[in-house]
Amino acid sequence: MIESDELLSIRAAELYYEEDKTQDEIGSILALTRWKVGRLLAQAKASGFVRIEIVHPRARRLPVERRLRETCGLSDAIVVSSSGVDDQDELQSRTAQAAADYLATLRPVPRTLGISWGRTLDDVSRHLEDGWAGGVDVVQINGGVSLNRRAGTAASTAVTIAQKAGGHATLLPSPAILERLETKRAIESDRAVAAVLDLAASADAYLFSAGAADASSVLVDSGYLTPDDVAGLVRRGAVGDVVGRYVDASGAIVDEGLDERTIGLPLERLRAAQLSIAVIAGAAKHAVADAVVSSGLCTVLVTDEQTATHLIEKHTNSEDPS
Amino acid sequence: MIESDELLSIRAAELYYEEDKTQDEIGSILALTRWKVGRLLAQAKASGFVRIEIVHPRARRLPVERRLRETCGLSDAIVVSSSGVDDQDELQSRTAQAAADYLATLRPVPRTLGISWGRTLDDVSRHLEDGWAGGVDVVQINGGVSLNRRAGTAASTAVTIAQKAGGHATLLPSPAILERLETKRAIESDRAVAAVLDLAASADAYLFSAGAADASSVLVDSGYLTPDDVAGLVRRGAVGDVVGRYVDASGAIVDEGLDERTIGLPLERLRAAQLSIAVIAGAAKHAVADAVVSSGLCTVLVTDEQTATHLIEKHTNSEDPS
DNA sequence: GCGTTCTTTGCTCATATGAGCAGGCCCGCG
DNA sequence: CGCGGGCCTGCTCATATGAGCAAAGAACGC
Repeated sequence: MIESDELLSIRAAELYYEEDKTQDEIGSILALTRWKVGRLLAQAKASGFVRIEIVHPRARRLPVERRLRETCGLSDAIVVSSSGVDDQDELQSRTAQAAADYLATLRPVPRTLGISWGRTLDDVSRHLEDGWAGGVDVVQINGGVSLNRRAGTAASTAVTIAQKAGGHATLLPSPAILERLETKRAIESDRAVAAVLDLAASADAYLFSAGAADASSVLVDSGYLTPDDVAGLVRRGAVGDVVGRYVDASGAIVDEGLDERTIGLPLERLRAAQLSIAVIAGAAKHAVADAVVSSGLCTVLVTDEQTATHLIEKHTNSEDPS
Repeated sequence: MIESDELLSIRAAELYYEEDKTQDEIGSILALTRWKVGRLLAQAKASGFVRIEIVHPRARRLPVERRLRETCGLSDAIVVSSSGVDDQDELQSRTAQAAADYLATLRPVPRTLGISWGRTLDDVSRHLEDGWAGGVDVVQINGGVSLNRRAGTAASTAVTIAQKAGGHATLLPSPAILERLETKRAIESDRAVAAVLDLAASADAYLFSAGAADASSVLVDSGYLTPDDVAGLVRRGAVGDVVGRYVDASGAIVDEGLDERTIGLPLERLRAAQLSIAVIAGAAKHAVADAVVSSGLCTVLVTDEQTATHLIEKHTNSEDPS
């Protein structure tokens, strides 16, 4: 573009967007035909001189969603705007809200929804509106928190989601991780537990989050693991946990021994699911988000703008190393 | 606005502005009539959810200019965008550029232009394009720098502006401030000097900047004043200097004795001018800018967005103390 | 200097959009 | 229970805008 044209296009854009003039009026002000003005305006937009941003806590970033779907091969992506949000809690809350919105508008409505638990999922459950669906049954897909927390964060998440959808919740009556493999096998073969696991495996859709691999993990908080355990896992490449199982950057299980003592849906089932929705937000979870997406653990990702951008960059660079 | 409508207007805005959908298409996506979509879009704009910004070094802020004109009673105002610019030099340069643009498009073209000198004015002179006008004579309106600087910053500013306009420059062959009143009177009555001062007083238009009242002043730099002198002036209320004369917040001369030893156009002449253009940018000059504008020293102000906002706030608060 | 090719310009026409209005709905009030 | 009054909806119509095209102009090679 010629320098003088660039300047003109800026003047035109000012008059058009800030002063609400018509292209015709701008034409007479700048001594141009209105078609020229139209073209200058188109140039200004194309060159990125005109920035249009939607500022709202519930705003999404549709173009980013599209790129995320394309670069990461997701069947759907929801990206919440995080412009001007520096607070990670706020980010988490917005993302949870978006996940709730997504669930509510999901068609066809799943009959059975398998869910994990954690801070994010709880947040989602609280953001759902009463009557968000008509009769969705909810089943837990991994062992619950019960050791030292106020009993039932996990349970209440599941129950809330089910209640608000007019369905009922099936809880997984088991710890998340057992200390001994034999105990795990025993519990797993218990009829009540096995029935829930079967139900979980047959769910139409899954909704889960992921935790960062650090001492802030809910598994540490709940007493299943010590900070040292987590540090050890990190040394072996862990980037975070998905439904209680620690994975590395490629989405592979980090510690087979630990994994075998973990009760819940195997990651393979998640990878084979028609519809599995991951809700992951925050700078601390960029690495897990990448692992989840790259290894096909989810078909739908709900996340924040920065995480999305991070994923897109990573995936475009690795696929097209120019 | 109803909550659900607010959310819908956000969704509509996303589809309209980010996805370039037509209102009709959005209607079928959101199950609304296209008129409803139009109204939602209008609401979104009115509520400020849609932020449109023009991002370019030479972008101006027309709505701010209008408010500045109105609240400060200026006949014209030029406000350059300073979004994302933290560097004061960059700000200064952009403002100077805008001043140069303004001069170049000024109609009617002044036959004689009175100018001051300083970093800002020099910047303006360098941004002017060759042939920006056909035959404008330039005359200095205050005494020049000559003591310790590379001779002729002031002179070169005037000469450059004149040359580029195909006119010629008249320099004021005198120091800015004299040490003794008698010397000042003697110089002033010298025929050569008096002639220049007369020419300056009869100029059609003036272009000047202002300096902040601190040790960085060009008057200090040139050796006319010591940092201590300036500190003393500040104690007596000085906010900055205009064509070499220190003024307080109300635009009044701070030190009559000093003022009488200062050679150049009296501020009254500036106040009475048909057209006097002040070019003032940067956070350090907010106070002087306010003094210049409030006391009617300029009819046109060229400045940056932050300074403009500062002035508008000040003037709306003082006029309408709600 | 001349023809060729590519770009830019000003246009026509189809489409998208906003203003303004009539009818219907909901609310409160008598 | 019936009756205004205000608000929202969906419309018509005028206007603003963008696509596509032919002609003018500029740049280039020969």
